[in-house]
Amino acid sequence: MVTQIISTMETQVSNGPTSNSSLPNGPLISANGATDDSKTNLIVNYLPQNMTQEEFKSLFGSIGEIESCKLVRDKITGQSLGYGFVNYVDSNDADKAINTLNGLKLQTKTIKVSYARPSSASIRDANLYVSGLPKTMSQKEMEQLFSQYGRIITSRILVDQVTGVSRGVGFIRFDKRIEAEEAIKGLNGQKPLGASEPITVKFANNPSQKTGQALLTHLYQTTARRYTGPLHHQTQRFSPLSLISRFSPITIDSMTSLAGVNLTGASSAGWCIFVYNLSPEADESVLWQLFGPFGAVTNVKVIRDFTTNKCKGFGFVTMTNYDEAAMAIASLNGYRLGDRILQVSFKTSKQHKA
DNA sequence: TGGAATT
Repeated sequence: MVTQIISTMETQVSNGPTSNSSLPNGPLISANGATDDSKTNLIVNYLPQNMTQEEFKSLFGSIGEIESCKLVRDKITGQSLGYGFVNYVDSNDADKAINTLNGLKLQTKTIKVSYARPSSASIRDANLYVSGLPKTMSQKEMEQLFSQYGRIITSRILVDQVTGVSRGVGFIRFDKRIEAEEAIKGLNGQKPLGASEPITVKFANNPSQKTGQALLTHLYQTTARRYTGPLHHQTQRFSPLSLISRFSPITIDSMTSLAGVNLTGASSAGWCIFVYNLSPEADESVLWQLFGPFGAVTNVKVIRDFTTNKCKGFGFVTMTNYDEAAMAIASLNGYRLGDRILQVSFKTSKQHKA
């Protein structure tokens, strides 16, 4: 299956300083003694997943003297979250960094360099993921829809790189988390004016979170199997958390690059299995329990109703190896789960509503 | 009896 290449457009409201001096500036001290970082502190977004703190510092240090910088990482896995902060000593260097490094292409990413808003708890977790948008809806129209709930900092609609047509998926970052919460309450499950389908509005995942999770899932599967052997009477599985403590981020990185693992491919490759006649209470764990004993499972998904959040009676499981998937299907098709007889088969390319 | 999309 071909991985779709995505291109995006993004706009951002002005949130930085409004003037720049042509003279070097030292740190600005306000009346209460606090430093004002608004003209020196930058946020850098869309960094490549594998960029290290050292590379990050090296890149931005080439512009001028750095007061401090930080590549933001997942607290547990240590994986880069794909963004960071750079605070320059001189505001002119911050300005120069925006002018020379914003839009720089690094691997598959186009980095974004802009002034950071002042750090504050109220602006955290204010980013929304929106799906089910009409393909005809423009970024501006999406902003108009959301702007009733607060000040929009950034917005984006993902489009197919080849055709340029909207994928019906986008992001809205509000200035304040409470604004984002209100937008979810007001718009999730609602049909935009003239639309035939409701949209989904939820908090967005962290950048690059998915690849990190896919990697951990992959490690979890392969390592658990290495220790337990294939197919037989597996009574205890390793917890992903126990693996995290045994693999440092550096080890994960080096294993990944040594193995030439393509993170995107690893999460999507495999044999997809359709599971029908699950109960409304079914969750992901039941699929793990059913299929895990047969071999490497890379992904499970329970399909839920939009409003009730109950299972719609079916789900999908992705397994890495054909033999194990075939064995799981042969064993679980017709299997009685509670008072239901499961129907399990390879997913076919049956078409449904797009 | 057939989903999804994460800059």
